Amino acid sequence: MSSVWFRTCRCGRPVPHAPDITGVAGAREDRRVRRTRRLLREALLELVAEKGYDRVTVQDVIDRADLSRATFYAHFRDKDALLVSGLDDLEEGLRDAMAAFVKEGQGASERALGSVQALLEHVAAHRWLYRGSVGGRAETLVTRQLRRRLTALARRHYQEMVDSYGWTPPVPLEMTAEFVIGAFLGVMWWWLEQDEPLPAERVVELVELLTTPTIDAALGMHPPG
Amino acid sequence: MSSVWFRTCRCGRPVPHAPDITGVAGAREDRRVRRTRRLLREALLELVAEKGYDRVTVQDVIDRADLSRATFYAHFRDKDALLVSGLDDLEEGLRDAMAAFVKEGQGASERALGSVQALLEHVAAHRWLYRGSVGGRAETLVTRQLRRRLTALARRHYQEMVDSYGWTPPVPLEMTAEFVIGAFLGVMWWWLEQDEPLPAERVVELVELLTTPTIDAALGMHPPG
DNA sequence: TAAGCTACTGAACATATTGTCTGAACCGAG
DNA sequence: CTCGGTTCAGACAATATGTTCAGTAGCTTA
Repeated sequence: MSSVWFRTCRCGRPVPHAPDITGVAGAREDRRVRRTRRLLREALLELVAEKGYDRVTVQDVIDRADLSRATFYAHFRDKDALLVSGLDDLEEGLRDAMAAFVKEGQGASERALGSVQALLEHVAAHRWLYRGSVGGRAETLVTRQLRRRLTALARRHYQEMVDSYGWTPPVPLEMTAEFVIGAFLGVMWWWLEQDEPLPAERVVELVELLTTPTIDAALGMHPPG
Repeated sequence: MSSVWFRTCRCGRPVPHAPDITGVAGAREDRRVRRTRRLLREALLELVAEKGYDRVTVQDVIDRADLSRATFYAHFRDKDALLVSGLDDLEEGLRDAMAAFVKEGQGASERALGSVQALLEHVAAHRWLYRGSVGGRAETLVTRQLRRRLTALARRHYQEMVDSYGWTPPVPLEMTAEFVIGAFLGVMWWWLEQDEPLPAERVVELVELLTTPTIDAALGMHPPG
């Protein structure tokens, strides 16, 4: 458990959870570090898609990446940390995709639906990766990560709407967010497990149909009494 | 991996997933078997509540239960199997609790809400146990178990309603079920993580508020056009 | 281009945990 | 009481993890 991490190695954010310093001007990481991390992330993601997260060992990862065991542990505390770092990566791509959708629709609800569509298409694009997470430890990790981000997003969105229209929500916004995001994630995992899944656009439509009345009610759109 | 399970031991349902034979009249299990299983389940559940599922080892369980290692493996393939068996146990209690609610309210929606309340109170009663599952492998296991049962329940319920009123649901009932149950589970886990959680009855009210409009829309209650 | 860091290597190590096996002791059902 | 199934104790190989170190390779900057 206790250990002397990075005795000689002074690479940036030794533990993936550490504050992100990649933005600091000029302080770009050593080329070797970038290479190593990239190789490890790619190896893990490939292996997850192939055999499922729980069956992948650290040894598998370093074999695939063709790196030394010590190197792995110089960068990541364990397999989970590597996965989370990989998810952060995916998330960047996701954020861009969402941004692309957002700039088209200006209204708040169009923005939200655009996000849903972007997310579903992102998931569809990485179908095998996500399927490799189903039912194992990775499912929890992925779900937690997504849930955290999405509920924050949703709650902020609801807050904006309530504020700008002066509604009185009969349900705590936090709970509404958990409800809606939980529902979405439920549909998402279900969708992933289907052998012949509905097309993403269709799912988006249906999710809209299911979500809208709930949100109207939860935000107090129709004033009580 | 491959092994000769239960070389001598012929105890009933050696692997928890095997068909349930406890109902067979007169074929009651050996007293020792019942005792052993009870001890193991109790030990695991205690330990999960204490330190969280992921930190519990098989060794911990057999120490706590004061049984031999070989005995453990004579009954359960691994820790996961033991947990699932424990969940089955809990579920029995849950089913009874639900039944008690059901016999009071006769309408379909009251029945559903009664189930929600029973479930939440059940979860509240085993708060520490469930909290010990948060974020780890057990969360996946528990969620899957609950999801499977609840979606089946919900879908059957929706089917009944649609059939008896002759509605035309614009959303596949399966998806509606996944949506609603996902939402419920989301709220449930959120509720479990709260330090000062809302009272169960309040959550039930709010869940009703959130769920009803969605279901109305999803089942096509107000005929289109 | 050379010097001085810093990261990677490769191999070994202690540790932890799992799942399996044995024969003998034990106990409960019939 | 007896027989057959269950439990015991302890040991075992197999697997995986996380750590350490001295030596080598490669980046960066002066």
